[in-house]
Amino acid sequence: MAQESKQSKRLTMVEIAKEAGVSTTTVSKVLNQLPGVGAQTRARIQRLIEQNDYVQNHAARHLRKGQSGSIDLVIMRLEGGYDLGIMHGVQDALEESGHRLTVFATHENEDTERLWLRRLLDRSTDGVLLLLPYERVGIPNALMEQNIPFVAIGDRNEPTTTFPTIGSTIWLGGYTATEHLISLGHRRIGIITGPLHLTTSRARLAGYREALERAGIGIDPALICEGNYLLGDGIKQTFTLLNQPDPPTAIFTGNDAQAAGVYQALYKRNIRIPDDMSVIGFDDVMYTAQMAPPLTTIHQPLIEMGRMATGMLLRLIAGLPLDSNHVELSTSLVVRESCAAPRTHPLSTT
Amino acid sequence: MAQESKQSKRLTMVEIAKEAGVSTTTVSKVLNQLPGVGAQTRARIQRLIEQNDYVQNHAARHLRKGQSGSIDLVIMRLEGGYDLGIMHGVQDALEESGHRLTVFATHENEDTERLWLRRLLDRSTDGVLLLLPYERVGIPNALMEQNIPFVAIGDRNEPTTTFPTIGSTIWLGGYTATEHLISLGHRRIGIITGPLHLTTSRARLAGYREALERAGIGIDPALICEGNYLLGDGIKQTFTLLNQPDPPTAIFTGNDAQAAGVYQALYKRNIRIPDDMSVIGFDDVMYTAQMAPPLTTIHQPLIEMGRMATGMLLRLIAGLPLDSNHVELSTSLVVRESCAAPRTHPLSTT
DNA sequence: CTGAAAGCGCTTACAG
DNA sequence: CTGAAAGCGCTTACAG
Repeated sequence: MAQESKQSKRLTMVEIAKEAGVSTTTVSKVLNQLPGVGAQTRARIQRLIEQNDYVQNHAARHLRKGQSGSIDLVIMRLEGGYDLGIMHGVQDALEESGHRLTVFATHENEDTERLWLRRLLDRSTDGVLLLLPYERVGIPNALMEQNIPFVAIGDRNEPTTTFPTIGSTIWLGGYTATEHLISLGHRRIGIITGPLHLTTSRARLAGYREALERAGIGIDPALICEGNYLLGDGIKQTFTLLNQPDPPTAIFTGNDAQAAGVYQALYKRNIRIPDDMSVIGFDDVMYTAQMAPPLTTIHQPLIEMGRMATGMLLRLIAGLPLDSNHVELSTSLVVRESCAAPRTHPLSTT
Repeated sequence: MAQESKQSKRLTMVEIAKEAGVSTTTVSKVLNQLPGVGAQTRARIQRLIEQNDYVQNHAARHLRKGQSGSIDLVIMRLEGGYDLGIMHGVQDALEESGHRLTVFATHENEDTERLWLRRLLDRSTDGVLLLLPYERVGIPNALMEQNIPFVAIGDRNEPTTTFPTIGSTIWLGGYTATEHLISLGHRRIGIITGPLHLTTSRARLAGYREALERAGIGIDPALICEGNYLLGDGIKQTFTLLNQPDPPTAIFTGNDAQAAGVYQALYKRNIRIPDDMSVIGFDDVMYTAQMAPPLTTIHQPLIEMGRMATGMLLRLIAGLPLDSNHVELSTSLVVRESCAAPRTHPLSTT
């Protein structure tokens, strides 16, 4: 009973105003830290606000100001890899700005995407962060048409400057990974790429080629296998590589999932990492440090990318210009325990 | 130029009404599928709506109806394990209801939590899903006081019936895991638990004990190690177990992260899984299938839990009663490749 | 079947 | 420094 009455009742601004003996105009001013209120009045109102735990009604503000204070993050699905790092960064950046984050997963379903697109028109979002690798149902075009600020995260297949994008130095990553292996003494380096119709997959391969060429190592087409960024491809192509007359002493994979596949294939054959085979991945997704042994990989600055993308979006929402329509953050090598000098004894395949 | 004019202009409801030569009342009725509109009128308005891609302004509806159409998911941090599965389920359930999902990460920071709590008062969320293992800054109490519908996901330390919660059959999971190992022929089974001051950690241990007792196997305190649900604990306690005069032939861990630690420790000592040591985890987090070899583990129905929690919350928001204030979904065994019959030869520790 | 009007809770010129 | 009043874009009794 006494309990019941303790339940704080939501007050409105008019009630606060009445209580304080002023107009809502004045209350509004102190809430929004606007000038034009006497110090005493301000203090009195301030106290009342705190006492009652008063917070402005969001819908009313939103309606009046035309800003919802929240942004959308659109992804294909939650996978715990790339997406997770980005979300981290976005959350970080948003914490300061006070915006809310609405997460929407399309599941690669065109109907779902269209639904989301339609809902976007209700003005409940101030801007959107696109984490979709492909151009799906013309989302960027639709957003531009509707004048909704957005920035696309992750490297796109088609390099574009029509809208703001943020990526990382993929080519350099491919180069760095290969270079690392070469510096360890490897000469026969296998690569399991992503789908080669994607620009970003080709960029890794190009970096690989460049490193080999610079080191004066010939490129053996037999060492280049194509995958689809899936664990299963890592397994399958490892066996392809292993079954060759002169197998590689190291394998570089287009992403970490494929590296996990390599691990599984090697484990089956009882080939030790890094003693008998070096493995290097790409992305530096959360679980890479959990692998046995921990994976050496190319780090994509996912958190920073998410943070920067958010920063860009916030500028766009505020009507400010961008320094550049496309920015690339630097990839880097993360040395853990999956690479070593090549074995000196021949591979004894079980 | 012609391009420019193609940019569709946002219309308001009054404009649609004017265009159709009717009142906003009528337009509103067709938009909300309410009766009381002539078939012809309805059709005409319908067409206009579609032609103009008209969508009701969210803020205005929200203000008027007192419902924001979005719910909050509060988590400590995005980790790609437990949280991810839950989010999947929540997204699923929300897709049907049309609610939006706002994700908020507290980072275990009390200030951030209080900030969120305060923001909750602006009525921009219809309800909240709590994915916090501990009672932090009295969040449940605050929510109850504010009359904000919520349901807590995941097993709590203190069993509670004061507010809606959803969990899974932890004890049964501990029992099932141990039973599986026993059925494979293991007699000396090590366990690396979570912090034993947590009810849920003790539940796993109790299940382990029950299975052993039922099988008539004595309980050896030396085989029970306490961890903190971290990978590092898995590594450390594996060595503890391994260094004993009579080491176990199988290890059961309180969660999958600790299992990953076990993998790393065993890999260092060159002990093969499952040939020389069986390992079984708990949770069935996304990456367990990626481990080498894929981890046999106890599955927590994370997706279903997220889905059901959302369903419960939606009922609460709608003012409907719950069938039960606490529900537990069933854990189950997922057999992959990390368990086998115990080795017959002695362990040759490298 | 249809519409005029009030009102949700704020913010913002504008006037004093 | 302070306030009266309009208005953001809808929905909902209520009347016709």
